[in-house]
Amino acid sequence: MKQNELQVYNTLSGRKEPFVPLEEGKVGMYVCGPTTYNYIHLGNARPLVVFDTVRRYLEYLGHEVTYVQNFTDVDDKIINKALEEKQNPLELAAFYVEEYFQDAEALNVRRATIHPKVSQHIGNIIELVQALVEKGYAYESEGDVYFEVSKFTDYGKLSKRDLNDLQAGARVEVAEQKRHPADFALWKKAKAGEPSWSSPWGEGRPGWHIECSAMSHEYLGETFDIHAGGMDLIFPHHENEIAQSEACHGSQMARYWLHNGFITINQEKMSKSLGNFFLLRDILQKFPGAVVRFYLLSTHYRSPLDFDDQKLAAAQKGLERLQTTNRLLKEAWKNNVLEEGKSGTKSEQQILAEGELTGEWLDYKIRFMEAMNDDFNTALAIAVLFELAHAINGLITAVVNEPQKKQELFLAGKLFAELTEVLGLELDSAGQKGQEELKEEIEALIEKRQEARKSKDYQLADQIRDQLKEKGVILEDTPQGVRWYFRE
RNA sequence: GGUGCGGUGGCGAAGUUGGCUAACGCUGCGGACUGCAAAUCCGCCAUUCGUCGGUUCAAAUCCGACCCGCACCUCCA
Repeated sequence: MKQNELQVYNTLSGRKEPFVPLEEGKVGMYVCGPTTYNYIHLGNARPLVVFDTVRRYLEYLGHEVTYVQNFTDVDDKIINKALEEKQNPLELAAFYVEEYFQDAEALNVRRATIHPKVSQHIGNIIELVQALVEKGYAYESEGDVYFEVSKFTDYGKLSKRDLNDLQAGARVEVAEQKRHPADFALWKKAKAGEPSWSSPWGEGRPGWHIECSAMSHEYLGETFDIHAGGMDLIFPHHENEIAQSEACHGSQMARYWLHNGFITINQEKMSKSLGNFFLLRDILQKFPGAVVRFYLLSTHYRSPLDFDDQKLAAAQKGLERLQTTNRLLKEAWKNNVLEEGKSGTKSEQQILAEGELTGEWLDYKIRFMEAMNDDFNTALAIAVLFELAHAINGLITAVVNEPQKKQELFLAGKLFAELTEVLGLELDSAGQKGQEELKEEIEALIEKRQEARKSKDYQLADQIRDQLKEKGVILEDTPQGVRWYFRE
């Protein structure tokens, strides 16, 4: 569907809607972040990359985005793991927060505007719980505080469930102190050895859902634009957030709810019990982060995505195609040196940059945006990128004989860089940077090979080429001479 | 049982408020280029979109039935 304006699929309404921010030019966005009790797995990586891309595109459209992503650093899973490893739970969580940033960086995921942690917002949480108790939406029971679901008439509006179904389907042990099986904990009474804080209900710690209500309110206000996360969070987590926030403030919490689809392994959900659990760390041993990111974006974010090594390998090939165009583009400028401006005059580059995109080049940009406007259709956007790359490859060849096309190439190259940046695709090969010291040695070998070729000693020439290949150096013989680059 | 999602070529994946030749990538095949490669370029690879009916001048796209897969309803991105 062609769209001139951004349309977003909203879980709340179950359909695509035009995206109109609350305040023009500004977008407040909250994304549920990880519980930091381990390195992140592939399933965590998808929302990171997807919503980072959503943010980048919103910024590309000119919005100022306040992007909030929390860390759940107080939680049962953390406490259990800390007990096992005889560590302090808060320290353990802090460790994995740092590790998280390393993984995010590998995926070229930008830092959020704010990364709040539960442990630093206990005060906000207590205030919120207290307000809910005062308003009659929550009740205290033996040191625990529960949200009384039946008091909130909109309960189930996000997940499209009603309380009666929930009751029928409930398979969990019903806690004695709860008035209704679907009531959920806002505050939990402390157990020995757990991190706890004092509260009006005694020592304790927050329940799982309350943190997001408290922190989103703190940084984005009562009503904000986008709330996002994995599909599994729709119920109960996001449903409960809505109940807490809207019961307390009497206003809509988030206007657009976005949820990414799941990653499966061999068509099955990734889970520890099935033994098909992949840590991002382990995948990064085999593939660069850029490939993982590209792979995650090659499917629409709401579709399920099946993972295996062959599929990543195919994605790597595809990404390399874009990287080749990027490399060719840089080569082209090296061979067509842009003239520096004398003092007081413009450089050639500045003059070229003043041109405007026209014709087919403008079309690529429009088609890319139409794709992204259609609920962030990154798969289609990438297809446009491939077509653009293909057209640029042709133009690079043409410009050799037709220098007047230089400006066209310059602008097309700029567009290519701009659009790949919107998707956060990294096209400069990582190896290129850190291996300057090898340069002399490599060039000496290339020189030696060239001599061998001249004297038609192709055996030696091929041997040198293979030798370099083992070091990750790829040679290409072109009419303009030998071109070489690193490939991981 | 309730709720939701999906079934498109060898693989991945767009397109699904009906209408140009069913995108794009990977793989494969043929050709150009090359000493050979690599990269690039040119061309080919689904009469067909889970199945069966229906509506229509026209359907992958709408309607009905059926088959299959998955997820959520319990901690989970």
